[in-house]
Amino acid sequence: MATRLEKARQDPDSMKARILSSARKKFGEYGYVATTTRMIAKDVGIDISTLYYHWGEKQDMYEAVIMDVTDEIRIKFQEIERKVTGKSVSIRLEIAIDVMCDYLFTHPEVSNLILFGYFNKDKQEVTLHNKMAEYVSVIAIAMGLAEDKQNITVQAKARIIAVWNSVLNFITGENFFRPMLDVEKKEYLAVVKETLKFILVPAFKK
Amino acid sequence: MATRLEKARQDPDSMKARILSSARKKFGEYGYVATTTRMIAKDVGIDISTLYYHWGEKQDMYEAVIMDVTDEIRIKFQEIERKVTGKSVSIRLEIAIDVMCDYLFTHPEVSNLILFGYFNKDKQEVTLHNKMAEYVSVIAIAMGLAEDKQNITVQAKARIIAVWNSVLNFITGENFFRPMLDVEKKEYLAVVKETLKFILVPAFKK
DNA sequence: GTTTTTATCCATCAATTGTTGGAAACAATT
DNA sequence: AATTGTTTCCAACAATTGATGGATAAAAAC
Repeated sequence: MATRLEKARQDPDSMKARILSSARKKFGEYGYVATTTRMIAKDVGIDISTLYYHWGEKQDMYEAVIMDVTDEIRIKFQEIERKVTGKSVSIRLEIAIDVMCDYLFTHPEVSNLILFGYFNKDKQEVTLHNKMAEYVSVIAIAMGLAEDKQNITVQAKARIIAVWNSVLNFITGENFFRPMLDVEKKEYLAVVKETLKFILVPAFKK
Repeated sequence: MATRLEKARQDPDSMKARILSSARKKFGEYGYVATTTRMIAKDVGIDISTLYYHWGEKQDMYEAVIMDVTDEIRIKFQEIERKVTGKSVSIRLEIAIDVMCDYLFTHPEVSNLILFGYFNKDKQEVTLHNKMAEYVSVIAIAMGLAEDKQNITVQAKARIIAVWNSVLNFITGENFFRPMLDVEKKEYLAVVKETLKFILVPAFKK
């Protein structure tokens, strides 16, 4: 049985999918509270009632967006896993940095949505939290910081989180940092990659 | 001539100062849009009109909060500068990490307010931006990554930003990461410090 | 071709938002 | 004591919010 989300993804031209796409864009730009259902409806080019007809509550739409992006991230992580097998830990990190930076740089709303999730105090971001916790473990193993899923130390997890976080702020904060560095968009990406490699690689080098 | 902010700080029991304090708490907890002027008034225990009598527009109050925290950060950075002179770059980093983690851990709203600033696309966060740009240069020199204020390379700035960012997400995202690591508040702080040192120190060690 | 289901819009709802006017209480000055 | 200025609250404002009921069109099923 296909879920509503799967159905929407099957046909990307369906109204449900178009709404989801606009919702992802707007939620990723302004966050949950600052995004109004009318903004999303306007972006799609439909009446607000039509939006509610397809998606019901705003919260449900947000949940679907989170599932959408966490799924995309999982695929990216799998891509990294595939590329790094057999390589040294330095090379692994460099590949991971390159892939994630390229992906997030072209999809900054993903970075934003994850960072927005850090602020929530209530347990509303439970989906995002569970998925990220899972991915942290997967990456810890893929990077050679742990042997099996059952025995991942607090240190190993914390280090993966630190690496992951380093990337996010540079993406979400582009409008904040790029004027400071006074570089163009393309050069900014290069500087970010170089900086992350400079910081992260020596720590994990044996 | 004393500015309104300075006046409010001179007498921390003044209504203006009490409102600023609550505003800082609430803005730091929910961000600008999600914080209502009524929430702040309620936190102070006054009518909403009284709040407007003292502060005028919501935006002005937010600006005052930002000036308040950026000023506090400047003092912390000066404290670090004082403590690290003459020390090796490794020791410098360890001191900086300890001081900033201790400070932000007890004032998480500071970390939140800065991170919230990263999201803004419009030039509304101009105060925060200017202050942070200045501090990045100051720290670059204090950490020995640059000689004088005029000649700070893009790389040096980017590295300071990376270090700075690493701290923030662990603070703001405590409710997100601590359940993942399954540690108590006190141990979390220790893990964060250790992780940051593990990641950051080797990169700058000659 | 008629009926039934699906999809879209218009109008509207109650609640909440930032903000203000004006009355009353309070304090300071004369 | 009377007057002036300062501070506080109550009530209300227009605008915006998430959400819905109902009319209407379009498509599907019969």
